[in-house]
Amino acid sequence: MGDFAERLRRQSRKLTGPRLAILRVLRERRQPLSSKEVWSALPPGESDLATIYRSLHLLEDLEMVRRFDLGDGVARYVLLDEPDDGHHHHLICRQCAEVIELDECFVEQAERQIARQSGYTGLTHRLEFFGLCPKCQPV
Amino acid sequence: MGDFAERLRRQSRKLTGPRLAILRVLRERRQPLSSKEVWSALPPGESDLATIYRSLHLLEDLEMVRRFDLGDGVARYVLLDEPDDGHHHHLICRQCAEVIELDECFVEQAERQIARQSGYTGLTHRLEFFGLCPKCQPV
DNA sequence: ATATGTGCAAAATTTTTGCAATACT
DNA sequence: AGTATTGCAAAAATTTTGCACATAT
Repeated sequence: MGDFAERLRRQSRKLTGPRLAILRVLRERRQPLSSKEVWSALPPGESDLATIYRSLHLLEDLEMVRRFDLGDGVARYVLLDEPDDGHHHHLICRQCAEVIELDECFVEQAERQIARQSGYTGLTHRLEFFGLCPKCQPV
Repeated sequence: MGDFAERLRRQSRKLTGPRLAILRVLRERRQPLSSKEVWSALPPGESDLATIYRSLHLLEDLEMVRRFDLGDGVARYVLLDEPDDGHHHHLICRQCAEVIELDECFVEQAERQIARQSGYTGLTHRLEFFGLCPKCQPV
C-alpha cells in the first residue's frame, strides 16, 4: 500500500484515513463498486458519502482507480493496481456482475490503423466483454 | 420511418407524436444524445422530459435505440438504423464528443476464444475508441 | 504553519413514479 | 371502446458544493 502514499505525495495530496479505507475496500472486493457500495462496506458512522465521491474523483484523476460504467446510471470504480498497469479488459457476467480481468490486449494494432485513417491523435480505447458466467448459466 | 411504426405495432406499442419527434431528433443529429438534449432540441412546451425518459427506455428495449455511456453520469442514446444493424464501434473525440462510426469489427474471434477459455456463454462486447479529432488538436 | 481534506447539511442534477386526462389503433 | 401513452407535479436517487473544523505533511 506504500505505493499509493508515494503517488499521492508526489501530487501533494494527502494519504488520509478515508482514502486508505476506500482503497482497502476496492482491493478486497475486486468488483467495480459504486460510491454508495464503498460507503456501505465501511463501518457505519465512520465515513461520509460526499468524501467518498470526492476521493474517487481524485483517485480517478491520479489514475489509481478507474471509472467503470455498467450501464445503469451509476458510476463504479475499480482499483488499478499498478501505476501503468499496462492495460487490460474485462469479462463481466450479465447476471451476477462477476468481473474477470483479461490481460491480453490485441486492439493496439487496430488502434494505430484507425488513427492513421481518421486523423485522430492520442488514441485510447475501452473494451468490455459481457456474458453469462458458468454459475449463472441456465441448466 | 415506416419501419419504426411497424416494429412498434408488432409489440402493440403505439406510434405517438412524442416518439416520432424523438426518433427524428436522433436521426438528424447523429451524436449520442441525453434525454435532456433531445428535449431541448424539440419545440419548447411541446415535449415533456418524463415522456422522453420513458420513450427512450422503451425504444432501448425494442432495440431501436442504443444506450451509450460517455463517462459523465448521463445516459445518451443513438438511433439504431436497422433492426439488426450488425455491430460496429465508435471513435469519440475527447474534446468535442464528435462520434465516428467504425464499421469493421475484428473482435469476434477473440470473443470466441475468451468464451472457450472462461466458460462464459452468450458473449457480447463493447469497444470504444477515444482520441482528439483533427479539429481539436493543439497546433 | 499551511495547504489539503473531512463532515455535515443543503443544493443541484438526473431519473422515476402516480394519476387523471389524452391519443392511438 | 379499450389500452397504451402523455403531461404535470411530486418524489427518488445520485452527485455536487459551501463552509467551518480537522488533519497530514
